[in-house]
Amino acid sequence: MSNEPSRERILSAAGPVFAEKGFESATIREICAAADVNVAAVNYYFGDKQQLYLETVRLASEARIEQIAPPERPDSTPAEIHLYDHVRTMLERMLGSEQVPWQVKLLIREVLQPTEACQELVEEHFRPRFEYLQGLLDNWLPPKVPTYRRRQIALSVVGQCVHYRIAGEVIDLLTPEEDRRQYHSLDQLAFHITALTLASLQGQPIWEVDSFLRDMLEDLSGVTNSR
Amino acid sequence: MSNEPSRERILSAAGPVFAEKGFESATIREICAAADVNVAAVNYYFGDKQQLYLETVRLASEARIEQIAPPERPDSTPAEIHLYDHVRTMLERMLGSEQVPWQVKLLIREVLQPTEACQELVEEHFRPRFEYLQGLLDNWLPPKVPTYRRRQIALSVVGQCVHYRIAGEVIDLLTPEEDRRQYHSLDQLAFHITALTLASLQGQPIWEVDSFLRDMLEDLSGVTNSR
DNA sequence: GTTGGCATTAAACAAATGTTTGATATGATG
DNA sequence: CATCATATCAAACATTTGTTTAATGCCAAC
Repeated sequence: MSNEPSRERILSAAGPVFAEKGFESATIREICAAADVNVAAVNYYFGDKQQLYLETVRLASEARIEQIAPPERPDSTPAEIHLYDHVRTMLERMLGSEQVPWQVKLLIREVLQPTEACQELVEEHFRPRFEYLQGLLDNWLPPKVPTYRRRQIALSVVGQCVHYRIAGEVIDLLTPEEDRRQYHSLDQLAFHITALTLASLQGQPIWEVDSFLRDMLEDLSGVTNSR
Repeated sequence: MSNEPSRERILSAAGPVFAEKGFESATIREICAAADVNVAAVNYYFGDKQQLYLETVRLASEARIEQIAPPERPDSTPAEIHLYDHVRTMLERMLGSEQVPWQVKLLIREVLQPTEACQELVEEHFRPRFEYLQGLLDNWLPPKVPTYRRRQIALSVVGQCVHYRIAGEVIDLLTPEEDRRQYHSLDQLAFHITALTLASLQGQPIWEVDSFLRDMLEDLSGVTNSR
């Protein structure tokens, strides 16, 4: 089929399978069939199943972060926009593309039931982004707010985003088909979460932040479209 | 060991095993060993592995909801307290008790990767509670706010709660040991989420809602303690 | 052309899986 | 006691699993 070398073909095939079935239920035979290599190839190139899995997880996070980068903005851009960008990027990484990309499914498995691969994941990818978000929120928080509280607010933002991925199928059951089509676009969800967060920080009820934030996003013309 | 009949012993043993390993990776032999019955017993009483699994999920949700009920309040209780109660109950169901109860692990699996059992779960348990929450939020929302927006706000509340269960282990890695012990109690988390939600609805920044909400909770004396 | 290292293969292996079978025990009923 | 349905058991069954083996193909180096 492909002219990639076998090792790479195995890695490419292993991702989706591990993501779909998990480490235990995924079978070497299925992976090898998908990669169009002999069953012995995994042990030949990676030693055993677990080594292949670890390698796969490492590639997954990097790949997804590279796939979707936040938009570039001039330094003068207001913090509200930066927050929106961050939320939207998070959402896009988790929800973007028609069906859930295997990288995301794999990462969710690691978050939910961490293996050896998880700690590396947190330090390399999650922590830096989380600290950036905390820094962003400081734009609105007066100095008297203690650190643990800042972290909790940041966790609230992340939690709202993650929820749409984690509970996606249940949310779909709770939301009328019509509304889902109309209001669950990436932009809409990012808009809502940003607005709710700003409302809780700025001292305006969320429905008043709406127009304020919408105007701000529209000023950016077509760079990133709001609603 | 126990004098329960075999069928019940199997159900009791199956819960934790399915919760820990998932449907595929859980083995009938392990379940039967834990239940102290012969390997053939599962097929004898339930037909096959899948029927046993479905039965187990059905029992799990009911059990957890019965285990933890929201406190009883007089009708005159202010809506803020009802919101706090609801959030705290949700959190307690997911986080309560030292290690995660198997019922919760099982439900999370169903939410993440729904099987046949999930739809029943949503209609019987999730939807009613979700609609109650939406009704609660209406206390602050002016009529002009459209329905889809109300739902999104409710989803934001749920999302923040779920996050602490789903990403619990990652959050622990992101939070200094010290802070975790001091500020991640059920009451603290419920307090934060309620405050943030109220802030976004009432037009006050979150750090000002804090004292307002704290006073309100303390007025209830010892019924439910705030911080 | 021969050698030697690497890649790939089909086949086999041992262990574990869900399920079935047929025998045995139990205990109430006549 | 004999009868019969139910409950339990050890053993076997057919698959599937991860892994190993030994043979074969390939191709550049000498």
